[in-house]
Amino acid sequence: MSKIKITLKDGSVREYEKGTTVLDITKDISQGLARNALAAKLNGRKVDLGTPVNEDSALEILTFDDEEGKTVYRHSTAHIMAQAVKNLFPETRFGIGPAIADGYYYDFDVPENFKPDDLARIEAEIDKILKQDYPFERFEVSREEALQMFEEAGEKYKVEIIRDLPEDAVISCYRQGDFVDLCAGPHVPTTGKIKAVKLMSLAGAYWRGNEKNKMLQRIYGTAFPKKTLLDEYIYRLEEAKKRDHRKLGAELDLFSMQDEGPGFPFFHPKGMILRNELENYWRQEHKRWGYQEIRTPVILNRGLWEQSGHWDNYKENMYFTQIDDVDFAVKPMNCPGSILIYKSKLHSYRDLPIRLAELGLVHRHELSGALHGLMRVRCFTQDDAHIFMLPSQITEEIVGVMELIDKFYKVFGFEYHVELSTKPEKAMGSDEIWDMATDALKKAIETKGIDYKINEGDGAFYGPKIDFHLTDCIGRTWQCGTIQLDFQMPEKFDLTYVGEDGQKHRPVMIHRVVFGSIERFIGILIEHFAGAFPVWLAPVQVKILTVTDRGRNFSREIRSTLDEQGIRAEVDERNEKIGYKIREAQLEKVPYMLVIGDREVENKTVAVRKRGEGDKGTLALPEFIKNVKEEIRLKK
RNA sequence: GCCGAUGUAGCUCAGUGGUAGAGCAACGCACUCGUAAUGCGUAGGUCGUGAGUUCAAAUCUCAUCAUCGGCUCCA
Repeated sequence: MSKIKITLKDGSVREYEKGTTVLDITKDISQGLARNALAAKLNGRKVDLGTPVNEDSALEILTFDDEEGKTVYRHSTAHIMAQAVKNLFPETRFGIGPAIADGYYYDFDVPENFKPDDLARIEAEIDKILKQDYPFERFEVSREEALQMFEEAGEKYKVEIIRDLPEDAVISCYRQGDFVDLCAGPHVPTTGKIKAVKLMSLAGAYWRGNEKNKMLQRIYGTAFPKKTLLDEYIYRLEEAKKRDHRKLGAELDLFSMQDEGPGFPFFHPKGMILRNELENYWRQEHKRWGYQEIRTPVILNRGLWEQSGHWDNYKENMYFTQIDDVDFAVKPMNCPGSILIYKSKLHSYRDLPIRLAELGLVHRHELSGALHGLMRVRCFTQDDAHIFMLPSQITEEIVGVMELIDKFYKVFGFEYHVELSTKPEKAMGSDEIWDMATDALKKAIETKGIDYKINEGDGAFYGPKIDFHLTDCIGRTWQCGTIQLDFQMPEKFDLTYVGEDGQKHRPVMIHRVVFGSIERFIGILIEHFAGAFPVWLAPVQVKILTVTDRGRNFSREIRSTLDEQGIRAEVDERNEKIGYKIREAQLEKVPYMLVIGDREVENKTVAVRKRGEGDKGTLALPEFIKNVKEEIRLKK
């Protein structure tokens, strides 16, 4: 018998007889590993555990700790769910069933839509299949065999997938029990490997994600190798739900949505404080970075939007009105307004770059089903700016914007990554100009030495863009900042500057936002901080709590002193026990509480209690004020 | 816009054909209290809206609006 050499992930080399399977090898290496092994990579290719090893190989065992192992595990569970659905609803036709971030889904074409109760039935059927411990068996078929097999079964979606496979594709199927599915694999060895399964939700989803296609029924689920891991996951979901900005927004009285204005948020007094703090900081920083603030009208005539190209590209998402029989549109973007200001006078090359910043309220008619709290609205404020510059200033300006964005995100403790989006199908301008603009963005990112991902075809219709995706404290990412380079608008609006040579030249434009949408950014901040904002943003920074009504006058004095010092404070002088007032202030997530009893009144001091840290001892008022002011200063 | 679900008091929810309920919050009274809920009492809803079925509708049917979970979209 000839031996073959296997290089393991840790670099060690072992010898096995030809034909030994991956599963045997994992058993040989370690019993623990064999139990946890879900999939393997052989010479870099993912394979089933049953795959025999027939050549000198590099073998990597994947467990549930690997993303790839998880994918195999969840994808196998998707097959099992499909089998369960087939058992219960034999008329079902099958779409696709991939693993996703925290689980998997499978799309089904069923004669009658699932009802929520069906999920429990399907779960019970899945449990039966797990107990049967069917092996996952792989077999390869020719294209003709595959087509014949799935056509006979009436699996029109599978047939469509097979037809779309490349000519030379190896077509494989997996069978567990009497259920067969088209699949590239790999899978776990047997259905019994899957331990803790939960079906999460039911939704409609278009076949192949195209709204022109039939809407299938999608079931989302997840699976873990242990019940405790599943429980932890469900706990994490519940924790995330607790920070939902819609729930906290109502509880903290920051904003509301009303039936009378779907997608148009109402900001309450406390929400406005938060918002104004953000805007004040924004103004302060933009002034420092050489921006000039402007404001342009919300309604502008149709001709302007035809000229900008928005009419052609986005009129179905715009709001319109008529004034004196003339068509007007509510602005979906701020750039045309900014451009009109640029055009209002002649510019010398010496004036450039000109950075015009605008907190611009825009309206976009989003589909009703897409609305989501502050995250997806129909009117929002972009912290927009347009930079008009010489072609030679492009890289420097983009780098400047990147530095500004970096500074902003760090203030809130956000990590971020950047992505570069290139020319979309629906684009204006020549390939040559697009290449030039895309190269300019690449050059700027590379100047900053940042890693980036490229999204082909994801750019704006007028130019390529850099997007900034920030990561919040529970690991979710949000696209916020964007820098878009634009050679088209200057052309369409005939923008010019007078050069050194006395001739008119074409400037280049940058569109950029830092927060993106103020409303959405507030939503992200609410979830990021779980409503417990840093002192500088907290709507109420200090709550003064009286122990008895003998503390009332001193508390009011403290409040007015804090007010004079620019610190936002409220007095709770109700006839309630101190414990009750503390509990309420804590639930309101106020950063500081000052407890005022007889001792404090007598000594003219304050007993400080800090959110999350408890009792911080007794201080003289001026000292407390100094500390709070320092904390506010440092956070910015 | 599409698929599914939901809509009852300020909030969280119970109420499956016979004149609407609880807890918390609010308000009143008592208690003047030292670091996460003092006690007692009072008030509060044309059950999202509009039609229909029925002797009778929160409850059944239809339409409509809004919200929630997805899909699609996000200049």
